[in-house]
Amino acid sequence: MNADSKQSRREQSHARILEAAGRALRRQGYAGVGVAEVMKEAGLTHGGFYAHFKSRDALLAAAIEHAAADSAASLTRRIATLQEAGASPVRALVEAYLADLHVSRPERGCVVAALGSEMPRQNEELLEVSRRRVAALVERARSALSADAPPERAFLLASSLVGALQMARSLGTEGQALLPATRAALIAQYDTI
Amino acid sequence: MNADSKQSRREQSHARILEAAGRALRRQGYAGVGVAEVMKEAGLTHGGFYAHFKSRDALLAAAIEHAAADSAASLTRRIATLQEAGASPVRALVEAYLADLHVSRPERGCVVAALGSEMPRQNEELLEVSRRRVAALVERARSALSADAPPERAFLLASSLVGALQMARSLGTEGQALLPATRAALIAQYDTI
DNA sequence: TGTACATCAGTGAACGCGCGTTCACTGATGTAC
DNA sequence: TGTACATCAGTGAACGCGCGTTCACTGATGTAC
Repeated sequence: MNADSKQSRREQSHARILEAAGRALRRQGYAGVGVAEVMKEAGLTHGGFYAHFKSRDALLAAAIEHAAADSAASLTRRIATLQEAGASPVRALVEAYLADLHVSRPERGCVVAALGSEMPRQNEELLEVSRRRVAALVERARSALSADAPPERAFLLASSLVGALQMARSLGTEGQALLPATRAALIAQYDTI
Repeated sequence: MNADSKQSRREQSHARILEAAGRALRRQGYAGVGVAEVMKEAGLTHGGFYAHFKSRDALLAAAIEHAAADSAASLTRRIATLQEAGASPVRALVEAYLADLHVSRPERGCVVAALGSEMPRQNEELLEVSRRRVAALVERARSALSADAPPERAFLLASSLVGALQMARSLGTEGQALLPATRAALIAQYDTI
């Protein structure tokens, strides 16, 4: 037993596999998560995979949860920083979510934006996980709006964020150029001064 | 030469292959377009595929264009009908795009919504085709807005439509339930009465 | 009009490759005495 | 403290399967005379 770390060797490997899968998932989509590739990036060989997960599908489900927790945490941090600097909840959410870095680095970003169009095609297990991630994003939008805002307003704000991020990524540099004005317009639409 | 049809047998086969690929693409994504499966659905065997397309990638590019033309045409028809019934351009666009049928039948619907999160990951050839489809959708949004609307407003309206459609599809029946209020809210946001 | 030949579209077997999965084995770590 | 053994995490070869691609061949359609 190694005293300097509370995680066993096995737990550390497990965590590295999940990390690698979470990044691959957001960068390359469901089909981009290959057992051999993920294990290699975790510094292991592919044979040992099944000591950690029952199947590739089980990895995918766990990777979505892991990636979502990762991106939610960094989004929360960024929003807190912006709010401390005086931004309104809506402004903080919009500027954090539609940040330039978020466009160019999907592997660290929102799972819903990275997988949105593929989600409805997955099997029931993955679909259930995906539904919860979409609901969590809508809930985050709701919490940025004023308390009396109707639910469809939160749904629409979340939709705008996801759609704008995807379209900006597809358009490339031309999409990036549209972002500042897009953020301003979104904030104007949803911020009740 | 068959006088009752202006299309040769070869051209008819080609059209059926494109049709099948366009549906598969929107229902199952890029990875869901398999040569054998598409040929089978076109009533042919897989070996003949390469007499029609240089490669699977070439089929994908052509299928995106074909599917986009198909969905654009039906959207245009639906919008015209709604406008003839008295709807404003924005209302017609929103109600046509976020129609219940569009949520439940992706294989006939918008390519950008069906492939949005997968687009940025494709090779340069497919990326170029995708960019044009995104730009066309933004242009359609722009044409529904008043002439002096700034470009980011069209981009945002398109983003909202794409994001809302994807999220409604992921959420299932719960997402469908949100649609009427979502349409109304979007129309209120973008219609300058 | 009829016959012989050329062209064209499609068939189906086969190949190579990548990928998920299995499994016998190895080397390291921890435990018993 | 040292030795013998058990357990644990990971290795790497192998298997089966699906898929994109190739290719020799077939049957139908069109053309030459």
